[in-house]
Amino acid sequence: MVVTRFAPSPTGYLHIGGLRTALFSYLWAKKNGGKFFLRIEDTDKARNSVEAAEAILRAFEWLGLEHDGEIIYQSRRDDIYAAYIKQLLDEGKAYRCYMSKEELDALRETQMANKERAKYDGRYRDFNGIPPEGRDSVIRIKSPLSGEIIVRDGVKGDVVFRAEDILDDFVIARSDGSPTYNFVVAVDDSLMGVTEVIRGDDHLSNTPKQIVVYEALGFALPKFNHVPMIHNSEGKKLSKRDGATDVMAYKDMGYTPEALLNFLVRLGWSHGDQEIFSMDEMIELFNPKDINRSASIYNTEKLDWLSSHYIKNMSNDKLAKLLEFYGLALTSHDKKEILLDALKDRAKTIKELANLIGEIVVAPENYDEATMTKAFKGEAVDVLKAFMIKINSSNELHLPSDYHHLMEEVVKEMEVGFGKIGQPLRVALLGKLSGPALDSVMAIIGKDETLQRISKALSAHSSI
RNA sequence: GGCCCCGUCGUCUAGCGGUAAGGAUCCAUGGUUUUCAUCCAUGUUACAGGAGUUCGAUUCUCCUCGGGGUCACCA
Repeated sequence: MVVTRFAPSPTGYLHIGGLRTALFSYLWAKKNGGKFFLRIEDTDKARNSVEAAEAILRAFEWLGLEHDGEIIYQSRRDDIYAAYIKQLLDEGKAYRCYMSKEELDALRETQMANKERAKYDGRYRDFNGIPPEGRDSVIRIKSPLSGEIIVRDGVKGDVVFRAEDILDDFVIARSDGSPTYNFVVAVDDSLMGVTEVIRGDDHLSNTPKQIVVYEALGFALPKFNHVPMIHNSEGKKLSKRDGATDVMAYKDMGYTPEALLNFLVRLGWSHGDQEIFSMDEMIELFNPKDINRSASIYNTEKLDWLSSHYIKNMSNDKLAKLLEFYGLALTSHDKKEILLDALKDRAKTIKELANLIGEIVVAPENYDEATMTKAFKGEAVDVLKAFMIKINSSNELHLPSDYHHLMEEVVKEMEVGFGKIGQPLRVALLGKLSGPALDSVMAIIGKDETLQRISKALSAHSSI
């Protein structure tokens, strides 16, 4: 069975990069009928917060990415880690190191001065004397001093590291006894039965250390897939300072989960020329072997396009539901269909859609003089007056087509082009020179409101 | 700096020794539309550079250059 996981540290909100690796992990598990687990890496008591953990969970909920099983919190697993550390100690695969912070710093300084790589010199590796008085100790793991560590990566291929270049006996337990990252990751991934690790390639150089832990503990290695970073426009790793990287900010901006997920799945992954993927298709088609090797630059142009695509093709019922987030109660509104049909092609986001609705429903406060002058040329006033008479004498006005017929009649009778009524009418109804189809607008606001707006515009025009 | 990864249109990408280097987005132009948007059509723009290997390289190898990541008692 394929088991994947997403393992964020709760130091802040869920951001775009994290979400993408989570999505990849989720898709791969689902595709294989496997499990997708969530693990909260909260071993750093100083930097973690429960609020951050909750925010991450809320984001998953919004996006509809469901994890399997119970969420694992590393902070509650101290006993487990302690047992494995003891095991390594007992087996002689790890040891206590009594080096002080100052000694370590001094060592590093001399190494740097000699242009050597800063690394622990192993001075306590085979120590079995009497520990220095009153000195705290950390626990270090015995790493191979020579040879190669090969990371067999599904994305990058085999990556070879020389032990002497990158390894030393790194700390697996701090002086307060708490275990460190590279240790707990290996232990947890193994205990959780994770078969495929999908994570950012900023972890690639950590992987040899984790492999050391796996091997010391006799655990089988999972398959690694290191996904390239998402860069900002400066070409640097996307960070929380880059603005708008909080996943939930996209909800506030009016993007839908399907648009965001579709956008992210195509960042660093592709399936031929296909751009639009439903969740089912993503699950069907995703495979880590198709992940790109190179980093991509984060740019939301395509997100906007996807977002408008999804809005255009969404049912009015669903749109009405999403609009509730912006305080609009349309679900059982009698003009819902006309309204949304008229506007769904025009909005990039749900928020924009909400604004567009507002622009129709709320009558223009006042009329801009320049706009009015531009629209009210020639016989505009007469045409509008004739149109008002038409409306007044019509009783069954409900659909856009009802109003459309009226407009046609007027231009025919007055012997003018359609533009002669369109421009002034649009300004009268909406207060501006562009906007949705007028017949729809009138059907939405109704006969009385239509007449009111036209006469208001007419009197505003006469006082210019 | 050591180690590692990466390098196709501005951006997201297809390509897996022989292609007029394809798609999408963006931008521009034209058409449709009473307007704007949508939609449709058309167009501009790319293999970082240099050596090899080969009959033939965007594709394979090496070097250079460029970019990124990582080097903790953070995760």
